[in-house]
Amino acid sequence: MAENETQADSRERLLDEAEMLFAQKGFEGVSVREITRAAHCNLAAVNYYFGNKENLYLEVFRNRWMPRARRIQESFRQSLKGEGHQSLNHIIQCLALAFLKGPLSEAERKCHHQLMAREMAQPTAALEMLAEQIMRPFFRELTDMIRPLIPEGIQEEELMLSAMGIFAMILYFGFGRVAVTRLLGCEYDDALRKRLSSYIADFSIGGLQRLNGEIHHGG
Amino acid sequence: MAENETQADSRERLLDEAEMLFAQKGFEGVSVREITRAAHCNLAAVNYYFGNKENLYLEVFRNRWMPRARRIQESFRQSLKGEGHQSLNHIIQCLALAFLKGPLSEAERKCHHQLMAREMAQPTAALEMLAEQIMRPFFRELTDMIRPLIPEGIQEEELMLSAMGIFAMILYFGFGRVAVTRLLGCEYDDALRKRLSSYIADFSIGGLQRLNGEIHHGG
DNA sequence: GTCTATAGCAGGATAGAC
DNA sequence: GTCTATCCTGCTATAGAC
Repeated sequence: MAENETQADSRERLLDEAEMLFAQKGFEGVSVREITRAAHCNLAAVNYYFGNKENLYLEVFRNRWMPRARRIQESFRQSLKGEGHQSLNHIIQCLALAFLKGPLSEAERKCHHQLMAREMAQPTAALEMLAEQIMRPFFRELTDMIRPLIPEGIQEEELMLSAMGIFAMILYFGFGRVAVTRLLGCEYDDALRKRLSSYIADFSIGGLQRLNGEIHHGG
Repeated sequence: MAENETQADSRERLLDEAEMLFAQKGFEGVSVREITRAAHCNLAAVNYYFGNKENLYLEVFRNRWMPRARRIQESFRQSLKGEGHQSLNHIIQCLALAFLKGPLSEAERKCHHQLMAREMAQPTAALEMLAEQIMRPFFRELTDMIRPLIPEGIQEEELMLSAMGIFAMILYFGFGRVAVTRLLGCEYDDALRKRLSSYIADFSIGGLQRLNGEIHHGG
């Protein structure tokens, strides 16, 4: 495989650099020139490997974003197993921590969240793909996990909204960090992340309780 | 003033069209040519009135976005006065409704939220201005309003986070509507907005309760 | 698979007539 | 205040040598 090293590397480097640049500046804000320069390969490489710029963008989501999303989900599942019982509190804190801290480096997480934020603000074909292959299955998994922990009377829509509301806070505190730190007036470090996670968990549990009387939760 | 009509109109039309286009496609995604074409004025008009494209973007926030944000806030305050007592439930529902429905047309609100979403994803000098002149004062007003309705023991940071968490849901359900409708599988109409508002209020109140024991709330 | 060269076009900005 | 004409730069995409 050594003789193919440079081939594979160019394609991978393009994906790496493209993802970071798309995250920082958006699709329109980055030029193919800038990407190829950052990836230390020729201008023509994008067209050679991906056909055009748009397709490179999609491949970034397919080959980088989605696998990383799966890693985050997997880290969430693993951290759940840590404790024997699965209380609502435990689930939501694990969820928040997986997304705010998780298995990613600081730079990787920032990149990941920014791409998502951009797609939320201006959906492209990429969001369609994410909704289908990542978001919807994970929401299903999450609501299935929560359902036995709350009273039977709760509406499915309320449950779905709750999951989304929890996510709203996680995403907001995750990628709206500029606004968060500016308003709180403090650094966005691990200590803050921990406080945010436990805050989100507490807040969410209260919300879930309120929706339909008392619930049974451990922790 | 009749003889100045066309002068004033061009500038105003530019701001109107620029805002819509920036909201739809982002700063980089729109050309000055496109804006001037939409505003039915000459290509050179942007440079004449605003110096350059970037400054037009800032003026959109100063002359369109910020006044509208103040109108939303004002409509929130007005709707609060409707009832004699100000319960937490009432406050939060009014807040959510002001942002999800409020005094704006459907198109105006969508435009407003999208610009905000873009600034959150990729902050520019505009966000600095909004944080200082709109967000921070309003958050202060809001926390001052909520503080007397909850126990004294609560931390100021928790209170701030609560206000932000409530906003997170409102903004998420407001401008993440594509994701919302896709996941819920229903239309984003007035009925859904009403359900979302009352859901957000219930959820938030539960969250606030949970943070520090029981609270006194009406409604 | 990599690179140079370039076609072909669209972008922001401005000068200067009216 | 409005408009035309134009400069110059940068873009995507491709053809074709190596």
